[in-house]
Amino acid sequence: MEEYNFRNKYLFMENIDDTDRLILRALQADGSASLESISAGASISVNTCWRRVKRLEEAGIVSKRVALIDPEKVGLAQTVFVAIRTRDHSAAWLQRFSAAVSAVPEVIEFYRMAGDVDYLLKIQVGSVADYDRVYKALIARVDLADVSATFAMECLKNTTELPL
Amino acid sequence: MEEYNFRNKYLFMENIDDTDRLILRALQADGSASLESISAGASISVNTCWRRVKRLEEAGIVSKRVALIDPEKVGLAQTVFVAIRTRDHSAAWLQRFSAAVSAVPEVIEFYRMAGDVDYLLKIQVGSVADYDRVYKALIARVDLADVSATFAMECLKNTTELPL
DNA sequence: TGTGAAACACATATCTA
DNA sequence: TAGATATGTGTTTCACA
Repeated sequence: MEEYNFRNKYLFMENIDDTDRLILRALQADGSASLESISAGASISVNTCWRRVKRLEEAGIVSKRVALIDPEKVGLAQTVFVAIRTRDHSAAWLQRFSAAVSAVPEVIEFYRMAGDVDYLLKIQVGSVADYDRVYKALIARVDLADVSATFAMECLKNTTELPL
Repeated sequence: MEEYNFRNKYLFMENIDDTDRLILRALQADGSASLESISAGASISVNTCWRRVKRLEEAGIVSKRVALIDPEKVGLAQTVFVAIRTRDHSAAWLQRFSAAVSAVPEVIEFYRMAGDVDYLLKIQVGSVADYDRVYKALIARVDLADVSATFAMECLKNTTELPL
């Protein structure tokens, strides 16, 4: 099973050539770029480019197109990282925990971690007081053993572009 | 100065009404949505909707439009959080440090933190071995006091949608 | 792959309430 | 300030060679 997944992964990889990589880079940098400009950058015809973009979308390699909003401009400039330690819990509890945390819109990212910390959340709010409100909502939904928040003072880089 | 910025921020906020919020939510969820569908969702005419979207873009509230790529499908499924502690350093050193780290494409996010940890990086790579390569590149560029990496085992949520 | 035509969406002007 | 209408332009989509 494990091995099968790996094969699968590498099959996916084989299906992406250098031209696809150029297309993906262009789309990551600017989702509103026209097929004409993308095709010129990849040195292919508009039509071929369209077919490739469609394939990349249908394969889920391009998962979605979105507009990014400046957090500062809408008063949500405070990023908070929350490390959570849990006691041993049942699979059912973990399921409930995961669903409850994911449902909170202020939770932008949510990972199960290796090592000391069990879960890591990235939360986006307007202020420290605002975080406290989210924190209270979280602990009301699930009982947590150990929660520790660290606040970002300054965002030096934040991109959605993967290093292709 | 501090107060002036706050005023500025709230002026921005006042310029976003409930209709804008509906538009922003729609664009965050699907950047390829047509003006027609967005205008219908916000109960305004296509024309007015176009004017509002343009205003939101020109004001930088919509900062950019991008295509999101599935990290798994391109073999970049390993997320690593790197906590960095620095000794006291000069402003010039911090400047150099920030520029060097930001220039690494695998560094997706980069924050200056409050509290115990000075800086936090989110790195996106293909494997733990791949991370080691990035780590070596980092320490070759700048001398760091204390670097500790934690690896994500599973991504439970990862969205670019801000809670508007 | 490439060509080209039809369908669609966008951008803008003008006028009305 | 928002909506209706009209229209030129650009882009996407697809059938066919």
